[in-house]
Amino acid sequence: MLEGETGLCRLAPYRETGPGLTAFDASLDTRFARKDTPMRAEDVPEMRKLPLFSGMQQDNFEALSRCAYVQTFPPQLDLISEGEPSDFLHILVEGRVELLASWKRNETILTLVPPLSTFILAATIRDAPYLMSARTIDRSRVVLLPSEDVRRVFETDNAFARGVVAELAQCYHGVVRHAKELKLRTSMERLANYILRQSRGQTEFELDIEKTRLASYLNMTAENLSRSIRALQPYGVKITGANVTIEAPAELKRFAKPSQLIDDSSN
Amino acid sequence: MLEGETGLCRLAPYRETGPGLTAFDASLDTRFARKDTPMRAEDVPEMRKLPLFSGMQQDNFEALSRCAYVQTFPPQLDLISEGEPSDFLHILVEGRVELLASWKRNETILTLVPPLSTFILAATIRDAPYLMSARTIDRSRVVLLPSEDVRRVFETDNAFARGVVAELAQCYHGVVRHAKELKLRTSMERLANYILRQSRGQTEFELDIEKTRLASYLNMTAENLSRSIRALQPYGVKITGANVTIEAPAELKRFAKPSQLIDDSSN
DNA sequence: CGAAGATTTGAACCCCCTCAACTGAAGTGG
DNA sequence: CCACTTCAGTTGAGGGGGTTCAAATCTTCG
Repeated sequence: MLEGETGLCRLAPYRETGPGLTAFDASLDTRFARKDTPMRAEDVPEMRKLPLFSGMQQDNFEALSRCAYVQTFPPQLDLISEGEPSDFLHILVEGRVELLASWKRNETILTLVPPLSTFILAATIRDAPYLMSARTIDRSRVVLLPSEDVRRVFETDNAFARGVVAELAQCYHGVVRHAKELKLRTSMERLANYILRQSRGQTEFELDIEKTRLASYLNMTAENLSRSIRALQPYGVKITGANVTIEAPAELKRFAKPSQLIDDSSN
Repeated sequence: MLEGETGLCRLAPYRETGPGLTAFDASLDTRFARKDTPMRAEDVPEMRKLPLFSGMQQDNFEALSRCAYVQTFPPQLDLISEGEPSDFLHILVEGRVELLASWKRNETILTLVPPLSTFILAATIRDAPYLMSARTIDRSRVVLLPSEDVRRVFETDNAFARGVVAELAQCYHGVVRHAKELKLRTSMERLANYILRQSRGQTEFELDIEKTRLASYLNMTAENLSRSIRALQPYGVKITGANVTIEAPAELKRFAKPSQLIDDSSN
């Protein structure tokens, strides 16, 4: 598997920290080598829950699962690099994955993929190169559906085709929101709104992402994030380690001015 | 038509220049009032050419065109405001339209829509509020397809459903490229690459957009754009009015470092 | 424990924004 | 035809948000 992996240049991480491992490296390295296994029975019902698959015909879904591989990858492993042909539709079952883009030795996180979601569907369906790279953050279990099989089912199963529409529309929405935020807000405003979104109304919670990654996602340097966190203290935000406490939610909201059209993912 | 228009607050243009007209205003104003006309016969074959419709069944396409209205709008008119329910799928037949987003009295251009393309398809299909506002730049002829009809055909015509996938995937691709550019490039680099893209290999061409709008699209102020243009002179770029001359394409490319993964829309 | 990485803090600098004034082109109306 | 307005674009001065570089903790983990 992943035999299509070319030796494409490894992209420098955000503010360069040496090259990482590619999935290809891993398949050669006996520490990671796990023969690809056919999908495990316990993952199938999980997958079926995804809106992408929920509507499709049972026999098509079964045919698709039979083509699937599942593999557990170590942290910090490049699953795909932007520009490569899209060999597999990926489904993250467990762990965390980041989607990133790079240019001229710089790198930025465009999306953080939570467990049980698909990623890079667009490239698979269009049979086009990946738009973004993907890298594991944690040790992650990933289901791999060969793109050809996905496209074949897409052509025959009409409910699946409509599932793809729903999924793509959601991804589209997500990127538009990200672009809006980048163009209309300062970095402190982005941080404040990120905190509000993550809090989900709670006054205390844990960041589910390292600060360096958060900085990249919010398009600032780690230094600037650190300073922005301090700068939010007057608005009643206290962050120690991963622990976030919002002492004065009203104050924070008055500063952040969250907007349904940018911050509400359900819209 | 557009009777669903609420009196939603008019959003301030980029760096505030008084309120514009809404489509609702226009429909009340006798200067603009044109009874909505059923689609003109000459527009139908044009529309049929769009990849979105090209695959669908003839009878479904005809049914859809019978539901369509066409209207010519004056420049600077708000066709839709973000957050409103999506009543119509829009197709720009002639003229220019900008898609924008706003937050806290600021506004930014996210996409420039060229003639003969659809816009805000995602909201129509999802039956969700518009993600972006749309405003005419020039006097523009726009075909309006009631969202309900579009969704009905989407449910019944499988080829159309797949056309929607292709269209959405392309929109998605466009926003991802925009986000990449915003996060990875400086404003001068964005300008340089914009010029290269527009040039299409020619050494001389005309900007098809006002500088103020270009500035908003590239996420800079008009002042900064003006200075960035001067700053590109050493790289062999001369811009007088809308006329652009690239005297040293190689120099410009060496500076701009265009990337297939950001700048090549076909990918 | 020791090494490597993540986070913080400080200092200096630069890109880009803001504000203000000016220029030039395009109407408009007398 | 020409003042007058209006608006896009330009230029200058000053300031602020954010970056870069460097170094000091703090964590994590083998």
